[in-house]
Amino acid sequence: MTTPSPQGFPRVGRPRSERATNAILEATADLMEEEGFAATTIEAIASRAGVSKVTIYKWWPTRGAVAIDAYFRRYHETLDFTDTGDVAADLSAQLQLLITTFQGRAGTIMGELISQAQRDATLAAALRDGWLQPRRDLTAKVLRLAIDRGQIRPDVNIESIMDQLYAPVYWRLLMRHQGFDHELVLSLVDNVLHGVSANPNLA
Amino acid sequence: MTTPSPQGFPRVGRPRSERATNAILEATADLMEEEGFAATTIEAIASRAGVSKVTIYKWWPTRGAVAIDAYFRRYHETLDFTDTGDVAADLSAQLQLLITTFQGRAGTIMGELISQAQRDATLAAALRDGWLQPRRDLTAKVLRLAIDRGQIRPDVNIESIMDQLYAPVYWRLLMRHQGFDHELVLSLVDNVLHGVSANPNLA
DNA sequence: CATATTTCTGAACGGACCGTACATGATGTA
DNA sequence: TACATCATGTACGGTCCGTTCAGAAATATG
Repeated sequence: MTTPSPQGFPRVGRPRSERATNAILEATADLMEEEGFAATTIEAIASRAGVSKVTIYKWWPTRGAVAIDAYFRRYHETLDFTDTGDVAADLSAQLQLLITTFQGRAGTIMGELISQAQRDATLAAALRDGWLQPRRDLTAKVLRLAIDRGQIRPDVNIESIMDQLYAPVYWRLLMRHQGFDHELVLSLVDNVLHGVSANPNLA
Repeated sequence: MTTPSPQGFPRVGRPRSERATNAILEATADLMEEEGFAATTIEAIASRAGVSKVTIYKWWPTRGAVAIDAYFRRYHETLDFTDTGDVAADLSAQLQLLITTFQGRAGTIMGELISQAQRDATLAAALRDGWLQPRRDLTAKVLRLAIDRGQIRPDVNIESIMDQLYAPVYWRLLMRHQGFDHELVLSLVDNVLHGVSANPNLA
């Protein structure tokens, strides 16, 4: 084994083709948008990118790995953290941002990625670490600030709150039993903040 | 076209083999449990069931259709409706029942079925109509009874409440970012009933 | 300059599974 | 017995997989 260069790149030899990398990721994103993930096979990507299959296999272990790289490159606009001091408003804003993204093609593709993640552990890990966790971190920050301010009870389970805010969106994305819009956002935030009980003094 | 018999069964000719049907569904359920849904191919099912591929294709359009029939036949123990008058207890009981099922192999398989439903419209419809909807109907009944009794505010959005109770379970099943246990059930129900706000009189 | 090293390419492969077709035999009803 | 339908085995063309190979291209080093 030769000594690797600082970033792990080889010091000699033909360098990795930036043109090929870009072509692969763009072709993958295009294919997912236009034909769906099922049609986004390695062979289709290679053909559309004008690249050899072997080149793809050289840099990505599975097509799920290519797909998520392509997805992250194209859809990276859903992260925002603003602290207005109003918990409801801040949570709603974050939720609304996600929903808006998912109302476009990014939503369908996300569903297909989650689907594929059930069979591709690499993709599952990438989804968790590269998509879910960063967003949960932001939401957790909002919730903890609210706890510090005395707006939220300190004894609550933050993890379950986050799931109750976001899981319904993904769940509707996957099952399509109901649509999602701004109304839903308001319901979700309101329900979990104030509770649906008619008898508020039970806690 | 000949006149079909009352239930759509042919009046003449060799009848459908009950033995084959059973063998197919059992083999499918076994395969999903032991090898996972990905390995549960039509050819594998046919081989294990000692049945011709053609017979399977004759009665089911896709392997998703076979899979969900096999799933429903094997895992049908999660439906229960008891009205104790205590909303929290009734909701918790229903949730706990689902979670208990999903802690076994039925959970993994459900994840794979949801996954497959993203590509198989037949399966998606079967999941919605045959699994999700019956359970939502029961939960809706609990919630409406509670509204009638004045335990839950009548202005709430029932659909969003149900998603906030159940979606987190499926979401954790799919993403595995957190586990689920009885603690979670209590959190989910408590959050949505009483709210996490430290200031209960805002509604 | 030549050389070493790595990448990219095209072509080809064995394999799995798909969905279908065909011929044959089995099992029922009229 | 005649007829209709089902079940079976075999075989096929097709797609995509993941890999192998030989050769050409691109860069750093001596």
